[in-house]
Amino acid sequence: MLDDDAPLVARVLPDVSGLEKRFDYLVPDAVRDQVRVGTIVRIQLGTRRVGGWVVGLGPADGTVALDRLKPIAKVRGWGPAPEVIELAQWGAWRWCGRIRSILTVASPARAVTRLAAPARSLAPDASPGWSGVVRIPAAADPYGAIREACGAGPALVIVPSVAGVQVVAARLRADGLAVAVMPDGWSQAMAGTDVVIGARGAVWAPCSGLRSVVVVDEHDESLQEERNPTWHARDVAIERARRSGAECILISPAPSLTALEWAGTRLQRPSRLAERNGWPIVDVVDMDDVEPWVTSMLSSRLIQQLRNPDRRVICVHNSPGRARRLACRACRTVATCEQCEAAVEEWDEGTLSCRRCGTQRPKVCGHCGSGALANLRPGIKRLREELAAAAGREVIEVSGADGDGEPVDAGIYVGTEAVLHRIRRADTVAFLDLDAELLAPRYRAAEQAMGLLVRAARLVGPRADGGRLIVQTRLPRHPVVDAALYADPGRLAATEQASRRALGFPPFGALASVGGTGAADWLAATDLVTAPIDGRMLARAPSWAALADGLAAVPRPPGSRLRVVVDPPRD
DNA sequence: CGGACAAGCTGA
DNA sequence: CAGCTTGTCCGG
Repeated sequence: MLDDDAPLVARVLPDVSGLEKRFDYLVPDAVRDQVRVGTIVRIQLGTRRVGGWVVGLGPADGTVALDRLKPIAKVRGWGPAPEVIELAQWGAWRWCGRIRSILTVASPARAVTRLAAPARSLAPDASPGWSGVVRIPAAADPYGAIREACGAGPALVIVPSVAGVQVVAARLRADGLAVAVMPDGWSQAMAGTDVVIGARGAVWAPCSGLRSVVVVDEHDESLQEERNPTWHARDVAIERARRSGAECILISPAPSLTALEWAGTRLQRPSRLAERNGWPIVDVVDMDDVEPWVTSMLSSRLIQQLRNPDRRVICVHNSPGRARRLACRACRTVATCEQCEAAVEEWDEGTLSCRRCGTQRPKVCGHCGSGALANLRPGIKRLREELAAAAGREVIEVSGADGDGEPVDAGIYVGTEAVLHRIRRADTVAFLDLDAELLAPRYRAAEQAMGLLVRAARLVGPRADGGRLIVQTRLPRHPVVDAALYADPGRLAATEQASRRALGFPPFGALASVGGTGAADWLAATDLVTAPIDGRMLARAPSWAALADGLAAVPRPPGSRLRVVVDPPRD
């Protein structure tokens, strides 16, 4: 028991970037009842006054002589609950990054000096809860599963998109539940409510009396923070639930291997019939049957959809920036630059240009002199023209770059996968070249491709409503294509699990990308397995814990600009 | 991180 | 040696 008269010392983490040290301050008697672990304070640090979080509280431990301690300058207000402070420290270790960025998302945007009144309408539910993965049909409404997961009492619900948060929050309210939407509802969430809901950052939100943590669309890539530390809301949710003795429910039409490995046998699946009915019709077009060496990306199956004026069609083209390639129709040689031998692209009518060295030359085959060159991979502009010609109606090009608003209403859209985020509703989604995704050099490529198919399935709706996906590929037997065709994501999980286990990729291993000068030397001092990969180093370990400990064991050389990304989203 | 302070460089 | 730049270290 702490002596009431003994001086109380707060360990404070300053909100100063690049400063990970903690400093001790005296808690003035006048504010003693306002200072808890998590409280946001202002302190005098050297010559300046800065903000900070109380991360520890107790009697003086003698690290610094009592008479050298300065008092806390000001109590700013409520901060993360003690268990979230602990969770943030775990997160900083797990993703090998700064705790400050995590504490910032975990804290209210504006100072909270007084908490809202608790608002609860759910009767306390003493029935035993359930943790695990809930697989739902791709085009089915996930709300039922979400509502059920919230039933046990105070629930923290994570939804990947902000738009999705609003929709789910409105429906929960309509069902009579008290809902705090993050980040604005921070004070209410801390005070007590039935449901705390928000996008990925809400996984660090307060939730008084937490009974369940629910992650909706657990497979969604936007659950991972893109800036360092690159924490993943699903992984944080699992750990948070474990630490608080709460249930954790992961809902997804295509659960990630990480989720499935965590859940083990705790997997709820829809019946085969329900799942099949909850997917659109999937047309797999083997492009090797269409065009043995390709000049067009338009299969007859696709053209049929494009020409139907009653159908709104979205055409998804692979990511931008990939080199266009031209080949001679006569000798089939791929056109390359005379100077540097890189593949060239068509600059304008009749001119070829090298993207690497800028050399331009007439549009003639360098091998046989023929002027007839074909686009192996047309640019989006050219593609739009081809689609419009085949469809006989207008085609709108949608890029991820130009604004967030809904593009003009049209019958046909074409764009990179960003188009799936920009258009809300369609009858058909066609993947012109799914292989660009399937063959991407990332260990998660298959899961990510599956994620695109799920998103597309949602846009077109189930087969009974006429929803249809067209998947153009040269890999018609690929497990991703197979899973979509049979409306059974379990088929992908099974093959993917075997290959990841064999290769030691997550969840059967851990990896980090380390960039910056001296990365190789620094990693050499660790006990991790490393390999160079385009200008960076890849570090691997048997588990996330081993990776985090391995990276933390060796101090970074002073002044080094090392960039450590644990579980890099791009690899 | 940003300020303090010390050591090093330049020009008269 | 004043005046300035550059580097290192510390903060409770």
